Amino acid sequence: MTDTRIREFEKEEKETENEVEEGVCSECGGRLVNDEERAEVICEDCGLVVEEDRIDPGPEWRAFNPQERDRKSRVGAPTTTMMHDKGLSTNIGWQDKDAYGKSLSPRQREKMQRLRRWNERFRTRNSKERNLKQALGEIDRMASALGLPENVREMASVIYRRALNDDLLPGRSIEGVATAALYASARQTGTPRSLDEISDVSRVDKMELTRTYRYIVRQLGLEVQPADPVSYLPRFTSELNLSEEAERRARELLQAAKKDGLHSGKSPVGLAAAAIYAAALLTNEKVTQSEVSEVTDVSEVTIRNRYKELLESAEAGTAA
DNA sequence: ATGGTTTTTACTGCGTC
DNA sequence: GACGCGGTAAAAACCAT
Repeated sequence: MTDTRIREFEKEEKETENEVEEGVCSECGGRLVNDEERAEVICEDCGLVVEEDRIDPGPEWRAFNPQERDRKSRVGAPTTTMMHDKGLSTNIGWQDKDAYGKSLSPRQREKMQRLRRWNERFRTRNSKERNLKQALGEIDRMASALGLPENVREMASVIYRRALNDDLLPGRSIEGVATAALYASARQTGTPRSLDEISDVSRVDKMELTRTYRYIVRQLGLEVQPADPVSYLPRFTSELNLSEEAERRARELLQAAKKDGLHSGKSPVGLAAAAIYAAALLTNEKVTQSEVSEVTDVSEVTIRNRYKELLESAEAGTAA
């Protein structure tokens, strides 16, 4: 490249930058110009220095073609949050060439092959570990918020691990799967929480939760029976300050109703809510339908409908 | 996607305090 | 008149097909 060409290049650059920096002087109204050499912005008319010691964010070297740019640059690609390691992990090229582009000897080739394999192993291993760590933290957080005991969390993490190992994660959020795992494990361990309760403490909404829940249950072949309404009783009765007696009566009502096949197709929470209301009536403890509805998240109408059925089947049971 | 079932929403009337 | 309760119709949600 000739000297004249370089000078032209420099001139062009300076001119374009000059165009950018324009304005009006606050003192005299004169035109502001960019003095590149002194790194100052000054007023053309009165000489006021508007800005000094400007920092040039660009590289201090110059390159006249891509190859030169590559050679002089001391930084790599920008980091990205799209990859778990922000794109900073080691990558081994697939071409069996050395740094000068020469082919490798068979022995070297074999070595690189091994390195590639192990590098890949560690990398994916790490990504799964991080994923798991985050998910387990999430599960822990939700479990404490819901007052779920240790064994439920363990079960949830087992389910999550299985989902992770079966490659069920792609396309689904970590939070979603973690929440679904917790929901499933809560049901399986007999300490169920309703979908509403779970989604209240989760970062994902109910739609996504039910979707991923169904998905992982199917894919993992989990056998989750419908929740037993009885398992809701202790929590709700204590929340409503009802007696042990009332809880016992509620349990009896539910058992009687179960024999009559009243449970099938009905929501377990609804049954539990109705049983609690009916039991409170029987033990002369005052709870309103709206109170029960409040703590159970079941509508009053449903409570009414269910508790009528419960009492009917209870009477039929005692009469016979 | 569809249809059947269950639950919820919204509204009304009744009796009681 | 507010409150608790019961009922109804229509809408919405859910589920299996």
